[in-house]
Amino acid sequence: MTLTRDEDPSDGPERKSYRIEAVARALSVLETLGERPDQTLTALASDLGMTKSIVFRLLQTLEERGFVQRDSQRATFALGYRMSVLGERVGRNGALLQVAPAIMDALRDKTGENVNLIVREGLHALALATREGFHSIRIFAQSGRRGPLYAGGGSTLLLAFADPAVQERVLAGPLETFTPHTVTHPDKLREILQRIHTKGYHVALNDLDDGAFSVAAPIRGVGGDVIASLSLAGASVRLDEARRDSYIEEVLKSAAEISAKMCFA
Amino acid sequence: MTLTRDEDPSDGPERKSYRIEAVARALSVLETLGERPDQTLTALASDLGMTKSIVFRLLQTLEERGFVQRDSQRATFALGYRMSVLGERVGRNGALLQVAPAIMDALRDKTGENVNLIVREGLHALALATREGFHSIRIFAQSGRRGPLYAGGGSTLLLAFADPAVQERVLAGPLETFTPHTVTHPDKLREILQRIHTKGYHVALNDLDDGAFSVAAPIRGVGGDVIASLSLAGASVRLDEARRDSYIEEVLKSAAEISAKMCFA
DNA sequence: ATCATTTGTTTCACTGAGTAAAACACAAAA
DNA sequence: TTTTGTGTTTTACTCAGTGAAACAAATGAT
Repeated sequence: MTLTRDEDPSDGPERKSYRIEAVARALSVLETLGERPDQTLTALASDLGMTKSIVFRLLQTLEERGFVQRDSQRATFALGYRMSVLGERVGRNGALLQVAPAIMDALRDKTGENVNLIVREGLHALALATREGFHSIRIFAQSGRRGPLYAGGGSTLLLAFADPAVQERVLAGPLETFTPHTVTHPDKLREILQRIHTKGYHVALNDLDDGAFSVAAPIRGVGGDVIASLSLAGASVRLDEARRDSYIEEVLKSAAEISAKMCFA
Repeated sequence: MTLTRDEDPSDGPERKSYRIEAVARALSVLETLGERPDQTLTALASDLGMTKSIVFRLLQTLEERGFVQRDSQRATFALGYRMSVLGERVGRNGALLQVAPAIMDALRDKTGENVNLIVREGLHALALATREGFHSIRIFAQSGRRGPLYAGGGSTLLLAFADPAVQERVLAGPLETFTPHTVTHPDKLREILQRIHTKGYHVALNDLDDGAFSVAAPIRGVGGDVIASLSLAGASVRLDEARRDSYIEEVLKSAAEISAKMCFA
C-alpha cells in the first residue's frame, strides 16, 4: 500500500491521505525556518525530529531553488528570496481572505450578528470580507466598500493602531458627521484612540450608522503589527451589558485565532 | 544508486546532486502557480510535464499545509496563505539582499566603479548594499546609510518612480544644498523627475558629492513597481561620453537581471 | 436522450528514489 | 593531544513515490 494513513486515526474507518511524505517534510523545514531562522543543520534536524541526512538533502534541494539560503559562511540556514517573491503574489490581503472566512462564519453562527474584516488602505478603511448576521438590519458593510477611518468600530480601531503620522493626517482632514454620535472633535478622537490602544479592543455605538453598534478587535501579522480588524456589528438595541461582554470576548478570541494563522500557530 | 546526476553533465566527471525529486517537483508546482495562478489540475500537469496523479498528490500535500489553496468550487488552484506568511519573514529587502550581491559584484568587476543598491524608506533613501570600485575615491555609499531622495543618481530615480504624494512631500520639505550643482528648485526637480520617468534611467552629476557621477537604473518587483535602484558611481572626471553610454547599458542590464529574479525569470 | 469528452479522483503493482545509520573529514575547543 | 562538535558522503534496504490505467461525475455535442 502506497498511501499513508490520515494523521487522525479516530475519524471512522480507513481514511486515506494522498500526502507525499518527502514534500510534507520539506514544508516542515520551511515552516521551522520561518519560526526560528538562522538555524544550523543539526539544530534543525533535532528540532524537526529528522535525521541529519534527510534535513541535509531537503535543505540542499530547497537551496538549489532559492527557497532557502545559507548565510555567508555556509553555516546557518534561513528562508530564501523565492519565498518572498511567491509570497508577494498572494499578498497579505489574499492571505487574510484565505484564513478569515471559516472563523468569520463560526463567529457569525455563534452570535448571529454581522461580522466584518477590515483593513486600512491609506487614509480609508476597506471591508475585505463580511458575513451577514441573522437578525440583520442591513448595516454599513459590503465587501470591497471603502469607508472612513474615524467612525465605525473596526475602522477606528485600525486608526488607533496606525502610525501617528496617519492618525494626524486623518484628524487634520475634514471629519464628516455621519450621525449625532459621530465624534469629530480631534482631541476627543485622540482620547478615544488612546483608550483603544491600551484596552486592545473597541466598542463603537451609533457613530457611523445610527442605531448600530460595532465591537472590534485587532488582527496582528508577522511583525506583531495590527494588519486588520475583526468586528461584530448589529442593532444597538440588542446590545445589553451581558451581550456586550460576551461579544468582546468572542471577537477577541476569533481575532486571535486569525492572528495565530497569520504569524504562525 | 540513490543520487541523481547534476543537471549539467558538462562540469567534469561524475558530479552528484543531493536533490530530492519529489520536493523539487513540489517547488515547481509552487513556481508555476506563482506565474500563472488559478490553473486547473490537468492544465498544471501538462504545463509541468508531469502525470495527473503526481500533480494531484503534490497539490493535495501542499493544500493540507496551506501552501496552496483551491478556489471555492474546488476547481482551480492558487498559492496559499502560508506562502504569504513565510514570505513576509524574508521581506522584500531580504530578498533583494539575497539576489543582488552576485550581480553587483559582477557589475563592479566589469566597470571598476562603485555599485549601490538603494531603496526608498519613507522620505529618505537607504543604501541596502554597496560595492566599492577599484579606482574608488570614497563616495557617499555605505550600506545602511540614509540619504536624501532629491540628490544622487539612485535616490533621485527612486523619487521619480515614487507615488506623486511622496514626490510632493519631498519637494515641499526643505531641500538642502550639498554642492553647487544640487538642484533645489522644485520646478526644475519636477522636470528632472519627469525625464527620468520617461527615459527609464538617470545620470546624476556632482549633485550630491562634488566631483562624483552616478548612473542609475530601476529594479522592479512582482507588480512591476520600482522597488529599488541600482547605480554605478565614481569620479566625474572619468565619465567620458563612451563610458557614459556603456555604463548606462550595463546598469540597465544588471538591474533587469535583478528584476527578473524578483518577479520571475 | 445518448454519446463523447473532459474533469478530478482512485486504484495498483513495480521499482528506484528516499531513507536511516554509520562512516567521514574537518574545525574548534578542552 | 584528544574530544566533541560540525557539515558532508557513502551505503544497503525497503517502502514511498511513481505512471498507467480504470473510474465516476460533469459537461457538451449530436
